[in-house]
Amino acid sequence: MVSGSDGGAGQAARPRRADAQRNKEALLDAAAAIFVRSGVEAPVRDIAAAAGVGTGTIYRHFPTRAELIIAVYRHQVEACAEAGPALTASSASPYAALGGWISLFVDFLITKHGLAAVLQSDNADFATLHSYFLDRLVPVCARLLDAAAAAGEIRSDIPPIELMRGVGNLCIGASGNPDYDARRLVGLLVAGLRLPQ
Amino acid sequence: MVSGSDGGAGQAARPRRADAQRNKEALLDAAAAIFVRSGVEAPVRDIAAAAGVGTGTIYRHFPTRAELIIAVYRHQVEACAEAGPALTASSASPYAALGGWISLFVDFLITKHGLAAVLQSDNADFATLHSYFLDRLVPVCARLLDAAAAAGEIRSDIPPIELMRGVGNLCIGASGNPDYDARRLVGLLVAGLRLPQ
DNA sequence: TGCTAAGCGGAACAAGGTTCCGTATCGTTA
DNA sequence: TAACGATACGGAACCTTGTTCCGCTTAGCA
Repeated sequence: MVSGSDGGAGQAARPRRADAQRNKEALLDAAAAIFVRSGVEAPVRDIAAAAGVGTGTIYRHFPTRAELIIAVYRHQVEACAEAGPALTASSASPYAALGGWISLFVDFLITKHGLAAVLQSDNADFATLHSYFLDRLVPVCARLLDAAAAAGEIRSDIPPIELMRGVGNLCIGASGNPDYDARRLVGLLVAGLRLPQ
Repeated sequence: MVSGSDGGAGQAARPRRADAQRNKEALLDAAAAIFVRSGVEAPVRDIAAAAGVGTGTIYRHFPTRAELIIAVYRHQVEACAEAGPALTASSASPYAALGGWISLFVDFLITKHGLAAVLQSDNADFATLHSYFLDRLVPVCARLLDAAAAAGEIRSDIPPIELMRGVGNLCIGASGNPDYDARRLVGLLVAGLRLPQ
């Protein structure tokens, strides 16, 4: 659930004052709404204005833009991570589980306008965002990859982190672009993993 | 030297004054050097300083940062475009020609720190850069793709532009990153194109 | 040797992220 | 319930980066 907004592993402590807690939630709500409308690159000032707070308030709750983005998508990243083992259990084969999970990840990325781009940016400001995604999801991917490799369905020489970054990269610029179907390209990539029977 | 420096298709006219021409060349040389050292995202001011000119001078010769980048890489993009037909003639099969050409393109991109990222950015400022690359290279790619599809070696449902963008995306963040081998991933993608014999 | 269009430099502007600090407010305590 | 100190707030100010503007300089021609 993560409902209480935090309490998770490396998350900042809940504010002591009720108004601060309210502002934090207003900020998360406003940011989520604006990210949908304008993408994750929306200016901090716009988010602050939508939440009815000053820019300083954003920075007290979220030390950088990247942390705000992480907080907004934390639930969904968690859900994606948790779907890994579930898919292993419910799929016909390890390869099918891998494909299903990657498809989930792709759906997540391409519905978040601009997220994929910011994720791969080598801009130091987004290092936190980058590592959060990777730390949480790479191990899940690694398990799926290992299982499929162990079953002899795919090559075993692709590092999980490389596959994740590749998939992430393929999702860049996919939102609402009629002549770029990221799903299809990721499909190609995953097909390329297969070993000949 | 950047020799003739222009005279190409849609290029701006050569300046009337000798000093202007010298500045333009100094700018191209300085930009090339800085792009190697700091990547294509280097600030305009740094490039101007390195060339020993004011920022205004950059903008007279290159209306935007993107046009400067285009000018710096024009030769290499041309060379890449021209390699397409050559590979078709010299390769064992259409599929081999396609693979060889894409490999050339990937080498070009990953040796240009940050170019791939800026290429795919949906930032309107780089639309010119984006379209220059696409206009010049997509037709070349299309021919290679068509030939391989006609020979029955690969699927025929992937639009050339999509493949190009996919390959470009996979090259993002590849420069000097030890745990991301873009060449390998592009190899996977191209392998995914194959039809079973 | 002048004249003038072409070209130059860099200050100024816009936009975006982040920091700072005086002020307002919460929540506790007397 | 009134006062007080810690907590939080707002938004002006700062920094960086792309781009524009404009008064001054100079190449090239007559």
